[in-house]
Amino acid sequence: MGEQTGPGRSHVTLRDVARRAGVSLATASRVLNGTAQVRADLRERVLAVAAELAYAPNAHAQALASSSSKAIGVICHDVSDPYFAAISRGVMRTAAEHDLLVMLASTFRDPDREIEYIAMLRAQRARAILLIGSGFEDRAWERAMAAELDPYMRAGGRVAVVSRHRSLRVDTVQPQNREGAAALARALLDLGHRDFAVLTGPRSLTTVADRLAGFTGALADAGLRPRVLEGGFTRDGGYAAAAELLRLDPRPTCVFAVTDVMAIGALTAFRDHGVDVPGEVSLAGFDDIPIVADLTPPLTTVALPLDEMGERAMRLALKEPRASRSRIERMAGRVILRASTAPPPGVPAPRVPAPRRAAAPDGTPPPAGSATAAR
Amino acid sequence: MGEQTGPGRSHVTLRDVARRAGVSLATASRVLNGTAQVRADLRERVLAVAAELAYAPNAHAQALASSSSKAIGVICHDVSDPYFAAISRGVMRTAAEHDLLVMLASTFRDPDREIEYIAMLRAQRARAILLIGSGFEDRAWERAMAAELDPYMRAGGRVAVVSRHRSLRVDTVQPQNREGAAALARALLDLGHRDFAVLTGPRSLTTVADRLAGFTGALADAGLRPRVLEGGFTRDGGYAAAAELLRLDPRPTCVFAVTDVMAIGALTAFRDHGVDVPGEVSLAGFDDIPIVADLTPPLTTVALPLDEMGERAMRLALKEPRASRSRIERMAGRVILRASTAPPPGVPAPRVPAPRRAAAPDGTPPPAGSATAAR
DNA sequence: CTGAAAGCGCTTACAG
DNA sequence: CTGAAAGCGCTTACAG
Repeated sequence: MGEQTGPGRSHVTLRDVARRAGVSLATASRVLNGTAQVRADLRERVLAVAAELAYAPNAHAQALASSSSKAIGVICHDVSDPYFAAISRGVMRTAAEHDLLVMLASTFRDPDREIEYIAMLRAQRARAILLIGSGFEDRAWERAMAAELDPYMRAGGRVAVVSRHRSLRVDTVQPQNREGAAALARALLDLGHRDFAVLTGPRSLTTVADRLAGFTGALADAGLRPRVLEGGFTRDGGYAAAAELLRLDPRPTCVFAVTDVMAIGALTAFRDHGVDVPGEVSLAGFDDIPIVADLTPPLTTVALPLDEMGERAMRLALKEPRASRSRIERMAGRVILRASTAPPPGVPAPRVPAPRRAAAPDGTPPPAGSATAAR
Repeated sequence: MGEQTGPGRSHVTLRDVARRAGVSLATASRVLNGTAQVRADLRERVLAVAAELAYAPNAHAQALASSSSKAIGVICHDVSDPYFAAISRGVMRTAAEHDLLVMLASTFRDPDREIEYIAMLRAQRARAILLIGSGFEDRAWERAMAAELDPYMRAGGRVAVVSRHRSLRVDTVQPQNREGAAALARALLDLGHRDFAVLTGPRSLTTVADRLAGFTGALADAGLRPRVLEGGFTRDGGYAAAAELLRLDPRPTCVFAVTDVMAIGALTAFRDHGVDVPGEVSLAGFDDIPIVADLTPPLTTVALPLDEMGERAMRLALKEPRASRSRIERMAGRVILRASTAPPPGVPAPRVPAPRRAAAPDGTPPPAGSATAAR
């Protein structure tokens, strides 16, 4: 502004405001930031001029001068994945409460891009970086991650992760995947199933590995072993794996897809192939993303408090770091039996089972009267 | 760094790198940015030192010195809304192609928060701001928006909107809501329906108003008038409106929910009340968010190229602005008939209708052999 | 090709 | 309470 510059490009600066208000830069700054007491008349004048000129402070200059930033970074695999979308809701809300701006990036599961984004966020001096979603079991990648994250943290940057590889020594919100999957397996055993299949994603994803291990572990306790079909970690992956499963002989009576998103694909595959759920095959997922209650049949799943997980991760990242070691918040899953699971063909509905251990993996009792089983 | 500072907080600066490499600041800068030719040995040295020190440039300093930024801002109502999620996918992909960082904010439909975010993005000197989702018909709000947006654009900031109020004179990606809804109405009339209801959100949202107008307009051409039920612009709003609708006597044979998200709620309401879709009532939505093909029954809807809309908005914002006036890209909707709609009870399935105008509103022919009707 | 220096737009001790 | 000045960490003409 100042000298009425040419076409666009020009910004009103603090200096413009100060000059026009007849005060020093320092005073103008103090008024606009409420940093210190300023005589009322000067205050008014500065405020009026700032409004008149539609002054917008330059956040870069502020960040540089004060070495602080209002931005936090969030890295996920895909914004449009409903699992992430639900978590991000909690993140966004909490960020807003703290007057923070969120920089959000989708990696589309490209490890290089992930590292690139971290570098960008580091350059932006983001106050915190949140990594959401399962990491890889990959040495080279771990090293590269550490090479970005370590200097960032050393310089005061905060990092928190949701459902991530444990190799990262950072504050973590960790769903109890093993326990949740095991509880689900037991609930399905209680329904009378004995022949299981699991639809998994790549086992190099820790989430996949943990859920698979929990499920098969609980089955092993009953002397059973599921057939395992691996597919892409997406809706289409679930569809494809389910279609393949239909060629098995004999068909399993119960299918566990390691995520709801995969289960959605599986459900549609079954429908497209005329397979009745749960009449011919029972189907269960994991996560309880909002949409699954609207499917027909509604999906049995292990509910995770997704919104809250996002909120907690954000809060962890905003809290003072613990000097010595990283914090970890474990989030229990809760088995929710819906209409997509039923006793296997030919088996009568179970009598109301004697309550054995009516508690979630973390010991929390299930809400009374809800359609949930938690053991 | 430099003098081995205390615990954290310290960043490696360009000066550290230059010093250690025995070159000037300018040379170090040139090497790291590839701005100019630098003697090979110096180049190597700078690069090696930068890597060794894990140097990360300060993006704020860069932005300040070069007055440019790699960040763009995106404002939506709710990241976790699948409609927005689908659009944002295109945005994120395109941003990544251009090596841009996306700052994403959810307003949760709070006008004040929207304006606040724009101010923040303006302060960040975001290269562009994208507004995604229907705006309000509200004078005061329009003025406040303009007060932020105008100075931003005058200073060279770019703005593009998706499906927004026309009062904003900015580049726009605009779905043809009217035409799409009208085409849908005609397709449903062709099925034999004569008694319609519309489930709408608040009519102050332009998207709602346009779709409602298009639908009722086409019905009026057939001498019909739908009953209109207003609810929240959400899944739960759709559920509630549908539940209310069930009390109507006689019940309509066909229901149009102005968005898929509302239609999802309606579908579940019908299921919960034991109403067969499409046996007793046909149901259609608008948008074709990915999940609706996985519902049972799959939802008839008007498909919008959501991903592409996000991409186009991003591209518009990145292109040189047109001197005189704003650009507008109209996106045609395509009617997709799925199993959630059928002839009304008692009416036989229509003979294969003579093709009348087998074209989408924009004149594009529907893909051959697809299960779509487009007129 | 390389370097010294000015400048980007703020904040914040430091004096008054 | 107010102002002059240094400094945040870069980029980029301008000389050499």
